[in-house]
Amino acid sequence: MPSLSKEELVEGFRVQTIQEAAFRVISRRGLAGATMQEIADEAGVAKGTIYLYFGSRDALLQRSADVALSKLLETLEATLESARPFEDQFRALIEAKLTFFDAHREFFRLYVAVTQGEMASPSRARRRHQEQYEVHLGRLAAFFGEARRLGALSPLDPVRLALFVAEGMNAIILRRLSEEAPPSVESEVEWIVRTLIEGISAKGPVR
Amino acid sequence: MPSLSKEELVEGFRVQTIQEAAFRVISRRGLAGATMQEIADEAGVAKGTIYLYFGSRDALLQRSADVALSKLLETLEATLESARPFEDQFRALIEAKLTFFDAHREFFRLYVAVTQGEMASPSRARRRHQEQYEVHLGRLAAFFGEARRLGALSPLDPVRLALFVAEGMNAIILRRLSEEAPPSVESEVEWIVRTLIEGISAKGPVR
Amino acid sequence: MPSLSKEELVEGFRVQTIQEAAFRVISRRGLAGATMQEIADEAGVAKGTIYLYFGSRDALLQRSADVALSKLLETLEATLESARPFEDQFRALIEAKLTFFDAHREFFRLYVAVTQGEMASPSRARRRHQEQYEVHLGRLAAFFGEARRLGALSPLDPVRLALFVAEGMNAIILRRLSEEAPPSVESEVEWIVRTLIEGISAKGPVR
Amino acid sequence: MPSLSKEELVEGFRVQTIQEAAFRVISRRGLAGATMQEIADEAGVAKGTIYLYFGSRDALLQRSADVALSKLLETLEATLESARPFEDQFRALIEAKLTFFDAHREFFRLYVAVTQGEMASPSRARRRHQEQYEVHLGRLAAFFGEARRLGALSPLDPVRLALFVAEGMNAIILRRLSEEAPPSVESEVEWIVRTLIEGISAKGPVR
DNA sequence: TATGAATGAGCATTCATTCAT
DNA sequence: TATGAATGAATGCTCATTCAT
Repeated sequence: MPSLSKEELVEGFRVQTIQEAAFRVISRRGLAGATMQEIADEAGVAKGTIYLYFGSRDALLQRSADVALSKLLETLEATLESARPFEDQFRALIEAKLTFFDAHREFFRLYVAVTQGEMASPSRARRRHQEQYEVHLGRLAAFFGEARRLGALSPLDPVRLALFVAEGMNAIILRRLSEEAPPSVESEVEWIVRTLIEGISAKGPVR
Repeated sequence: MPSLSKEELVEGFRVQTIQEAAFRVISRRGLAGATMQEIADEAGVAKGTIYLYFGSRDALLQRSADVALSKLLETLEATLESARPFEDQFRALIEAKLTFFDAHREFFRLYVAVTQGEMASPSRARRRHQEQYEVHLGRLAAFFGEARRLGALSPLDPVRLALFVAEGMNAIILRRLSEEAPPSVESEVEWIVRTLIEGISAKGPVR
Repeated sequence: MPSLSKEELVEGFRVQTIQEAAFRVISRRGLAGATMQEIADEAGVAKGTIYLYFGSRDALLQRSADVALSKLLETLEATLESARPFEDQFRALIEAKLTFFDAHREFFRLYVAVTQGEMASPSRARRRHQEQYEVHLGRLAAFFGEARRLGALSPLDPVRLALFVAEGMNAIILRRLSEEAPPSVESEVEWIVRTLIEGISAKGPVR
Repeated sequence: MPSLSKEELVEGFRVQTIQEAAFRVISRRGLAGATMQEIADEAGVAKGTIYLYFGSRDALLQRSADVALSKLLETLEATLESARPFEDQFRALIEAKLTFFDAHREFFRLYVAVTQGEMASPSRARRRHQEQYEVHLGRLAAFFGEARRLGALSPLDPVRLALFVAEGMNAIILRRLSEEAPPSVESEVEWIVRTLIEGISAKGPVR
């Protein structure tokens, strides 16, 4: 007894195909430069077909943003499931995000657009994202909050710290995406973790 | 004995008026959403008037970006002039940037657009900005590099650190701009500096 | 077994409809005065539709000029095919051109625009026309050249003679187009041929 | 006792300066391509100044056309004053027109625009030109008519002949203007006169 | 009288959206 | 359901015309 009819499966497939096309086009042209025609071409469907599955260009972009955020969130969530010491957990998070965008560079511009509040949208859907992004940030913040409660972290505002870390990493990711041969994820993760945990001040050899 | 004729003064005034209007509109609508009509309305001039002072929409946006970046750079530069211990210098930089955008929120979206490589433009002017932004980053990186040479900083890639810090701060600034009553600049500066210098790990109660 | 699909037929039809509209508007307003809006209105389509079939205003005008010239050329070519004595051939040419523009007055201004080098266009397509017009003139010149070789024509520069005759006729055609009841083509042809063959000087009463 | 006040002299001078500039610009850019700015620059006055002497762009172009036509007419008129045998008179006319445009190529495009009815103009001024051009043609037609009355010319419609000859010559003039080293006026005149007088058919060596 | 900065109507072109097939 | 031709509102830009100085 299938929970989805054949029509629903086809619909789901189309929706996904179009969204993936949207990711690639946005990644190539930017949010403003992504036209319905190019997305349709990329998806191998007609322009009109997109409107069968998405009410408008804005809706398509919004829902694409949803998906991109969800995927990232899902990945991060997975790394948070296993209980580990703070530093391991932290390292795992940093690594997960870097790895995610190394593998899905097509999500990056869209993701940044959301974090920067670029999404046009008349209030409603926009708020949806901010919320979703807040969830994303919230996870990180909650993680920091928890760590603080456990005494592993100095007494900082977890939300602000999460913002700082998340965006700081975006800069690194953006740079990596434009580099011919970026450093390995491992080494990148390492300095970020070390820097954030111990700070940038020189540590004496002894101490 | 004035070095500028009356005409030059008026011209300068118009140029400035239009650019300021452009800052506000870009701040409101984003780079892509800023139309010449809205900029003209905001400046209180006719659409055609803008073309007396700027060759094209692109030229206006480019030069506006130049100005915004220059002003920021100028401010940061000023804080780097006086020789101070590393931490003081660093604190001064962080504070300068936060203060700058608290006072000039209209520059922020344009600034971010440049850092994100959103500026369209056919190569030449675009490179100009990337360069100008690199200069900006470079300053920060050079500052870190110098500190490292003097033994005040752990052995990190100064450019990546600069990227991380610059963008991390942008996230904080963006958040501040949307907050009704953001924390004082001082307290904001304090946690950023503390975190970056000493790291986020809890320090023993004795200390 | 049709060599054209239905789509191709419809496309051809649209292209033709739009071009015909362009002919009429150019005929009415001149080359410079023909706006895309008026052409669209005349064709009974929306402005945007024209851009589905022609890349730009310039492309539309260029291709319209091509068509107008080609049609004329085709007509003249046909009259040159059958081998006839010089005078008959000449008379046939003159008649063909007059008849052509009596039937297709909408081509005339466009045709003249090309002969006068009015077509704007950045080099490439322009040259195409000049060439096409030169072909047209060339035909006439070759015809005169051949006649001269056969001894039917006095020793004149055939190209200059062709220019003179072609443009002289344009003046007559333009006049005819503005006359309520122009003389019959036959009588018009007759005096032109007589004048050019025998000259304007009075011939003795006997002869 | 001057018949013109100083003001009137200055006014006349300005009017002339501007018109001459208009000739050059039209000659360079064509009728449609001639902007008020370029005319003003060419005349060395401000754009607004033109409006002190001409009510509108159209008025300037109209009056410039008037002048160009008048100058040509004047020249042709002068050659008609002395009583000479038909052929001499005819030769003199042809020569005068060729010489005129060799010396005043800046009038040519404007002149052609008038003959082709390109002048935009809402009926009134347009008619003015057609009239003036008709006067020009009329002179030639009257000349032919007179010749016919005197038996020097075969019985043709003088107006149509005038049209044919006038425009045929325009083609030659246009060609000359684009040639690096056009033939001498004398040789050009000679073949035109010979062709028109005697026709193009080959004459036996004896006659 | 002369200026030229300012204006805004008008134009070519793009692109999200619709709808007949 | 899918298509893509057609639409027309919206945009950047030009240029004739006006008017304060």
